[in-house]
Amino acid sequence: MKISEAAERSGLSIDTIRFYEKRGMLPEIHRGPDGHRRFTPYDIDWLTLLYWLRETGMPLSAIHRFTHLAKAAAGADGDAGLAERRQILLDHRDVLSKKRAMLSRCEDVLSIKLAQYGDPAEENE
Amino acid sequence: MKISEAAERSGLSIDTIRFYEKRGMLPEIHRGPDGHRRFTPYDIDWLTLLYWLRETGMPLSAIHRFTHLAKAAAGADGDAGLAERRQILLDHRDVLSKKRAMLSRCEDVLSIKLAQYGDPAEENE
DNA sequence: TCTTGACCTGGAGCTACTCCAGGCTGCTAC
DNA sequence: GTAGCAGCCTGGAGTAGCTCCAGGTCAAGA
Repeated sequence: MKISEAAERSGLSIDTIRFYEKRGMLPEIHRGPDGHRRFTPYDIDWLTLLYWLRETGMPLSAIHRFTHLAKAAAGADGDAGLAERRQILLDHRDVLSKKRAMLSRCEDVLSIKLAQYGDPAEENE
Repeated sequence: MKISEAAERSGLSIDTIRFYEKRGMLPEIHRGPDGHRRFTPYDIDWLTLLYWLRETGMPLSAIHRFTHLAKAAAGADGDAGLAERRQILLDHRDVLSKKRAMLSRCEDVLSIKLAQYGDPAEENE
């Protein structure tokens, strides 16, 4: 499929997909005879994962490392770097729970501020 | 107190505090006879709120608007813009719950990926 | 044939920091 | 008193991660 559909399905913007490709953060994206990118379901899967990782704050450097490992694994030795890839995802899961704690704390701070402002919604509590 | 302590207490970095001041996103910060910034507890309170708002993704433009309203209110009409400031915070609370949903969804995606990788931690489930 | 729309590229612009050079001040140590 | 050092100051450059834009190609439809 073409880039517009890939964008729609993955959640990334067209520009972002092109940007990630430039940075070598995608598997090799093949081109049609017209020179346009053609995305396979596998590519979409990859883009979708990147979407979630980025959306929740994984830095591009980590994503780059992750992609690099996956590309290497696609070669001869299928298991090379698998442990590291897994670790990257596990680490990110920890980041998520920290983020969750931040959100809760911020909600508390907002409630306090809103109460100071005499927020009607807070007065029922 | 001085900027290093303000940074420590608010969670913002020294550079970020200076940056926010340049952008007019802080109440007026007074200077000591040495020309160094002196922060009051009120200032710290403000910085801390900004820390949480930024940490959870409020854009500087919104924070700028918020500060602007607060500064205007510090003048004659204490209630001017209060409703709008409240609304900014309420809107941000909605953003937080959307972010929370994103985190959950990402956790799901990670679990699926980890299971695909044959993650030991997932195999108990 | 002409227009429209989707794609292409390289590069500029933007947000929100972060870091750095160069300089002043105030304190301790000799 | 003066040398060294820490902490502050400023303006400006550098960075991450997009986002937008100009200028160009190509295929399909009116």
